[in-house]
Amino acid sequence: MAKTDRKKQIIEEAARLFSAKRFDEVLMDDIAQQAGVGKGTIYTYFADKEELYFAVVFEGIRRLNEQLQREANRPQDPEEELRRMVHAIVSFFSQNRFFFRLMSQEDGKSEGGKGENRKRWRAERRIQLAAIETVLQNGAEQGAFSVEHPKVETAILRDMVRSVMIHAKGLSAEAMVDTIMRIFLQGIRKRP
Amino acid sequence: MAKTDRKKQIIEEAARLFSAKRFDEVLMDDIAQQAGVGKGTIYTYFADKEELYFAVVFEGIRRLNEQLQREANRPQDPEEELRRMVHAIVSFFSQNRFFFRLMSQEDGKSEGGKGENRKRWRAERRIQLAAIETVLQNGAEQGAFSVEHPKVETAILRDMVRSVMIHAKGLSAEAMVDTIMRIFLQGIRKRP
DNA sequence: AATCAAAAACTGACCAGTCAGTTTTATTGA
DNA sequence: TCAATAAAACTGACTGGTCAGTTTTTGATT
Repeated sequence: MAKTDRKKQIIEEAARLFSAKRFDEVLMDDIAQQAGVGKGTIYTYFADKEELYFAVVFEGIRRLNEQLQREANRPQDPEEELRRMVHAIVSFFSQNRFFFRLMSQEDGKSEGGKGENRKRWRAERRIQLAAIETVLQNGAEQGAFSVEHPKVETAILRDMVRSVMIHAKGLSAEAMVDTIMRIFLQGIRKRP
Repeated sequence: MAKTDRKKQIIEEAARLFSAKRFDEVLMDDIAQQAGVGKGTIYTYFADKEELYFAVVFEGIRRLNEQLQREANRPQDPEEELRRMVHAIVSFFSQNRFFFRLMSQEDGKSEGGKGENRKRWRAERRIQLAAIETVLQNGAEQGAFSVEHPKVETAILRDMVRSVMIHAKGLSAEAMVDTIMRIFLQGIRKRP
């Protein structure tokens, strides 16, 4: 097995475990076993448990950003562009359920410790939001959207994906996107 | 200090710490010190660390439910009723920031361990959502709302509070409620 | 024979949980 | 009212288990 594959394998299994259990409930021995590598091998790729944990988080963010970048900046109808982004997020998370759970878990806590990793995490997350925000801003400039607090609306949209993925497990990705877009664009108020 | 006060004090400080750090980063010694009690005292109120942790979570849920119940079931204009509920959640969390962070953290993980507590936690959370869902359903029946997947819309609304509280720290409670209601009711699509 | 990694065995820091001893509060009775 | 005693609550130094991280051994591959 190639070196890169082995590292990837460790991250993948760590993601699966960290997303299902608390940090302290996940044992390095478990990760090694699940990944089919010796425990010592993990330490050739990651300095310690914490570094592995954040490697997992950053890998999730990186993959999602990649997918978002691919959809962004294609000049087109604002609503359509927004829909594409939402679709990108939804389908990414459908295929990476473990990363999904992990990434939204860390959201709250900002304080704590040496926190170099947490700082970086926040920075990465900001980049992610910026991609969405740009679409909203453009839409507003073109007169398609009515945006009052861009950062807030952006966060709301991203978190709507989270809500829907948790509470509408049955729906198809398409149906999820439809639901999100409907509410975010028109709201639930009945119109004549 | 009365017995109840001391227990409450422990829960309060534990909430503060658990909301800022990972479970394993919070030491029972820290909690004891912050709460101004001996470590042993904690164990007269809680069997172990895990039980204390969930006591904190359940206390948060309990307080919020209480506040929600107070606002619900007052027959009135659906939009107004909804606004009241949102206001209840927002103002509760403004005053209980620690519980707020904690309660949304646990959302993802469903698997893991003996999990009696996690089961109960999910049940409590369902009750909470039901209170909001009822308002949406009533509104739909009265022809005020257009609700397609009640449980999903409900979760979205509740989680919007979370988003706004995290990303719009500057706004007043009233402004937060306005923002949430505006988006949830009308969406961001510009109308002529 | 030299490299690399799995497996296994080991080490020790750390911290949850305990409990013997202390302090506070409640109860009794003179 | 004030001891005297019992009961309850509190404390924090101590302990034992756990598990991250290390080292050693075994086995495979080139």
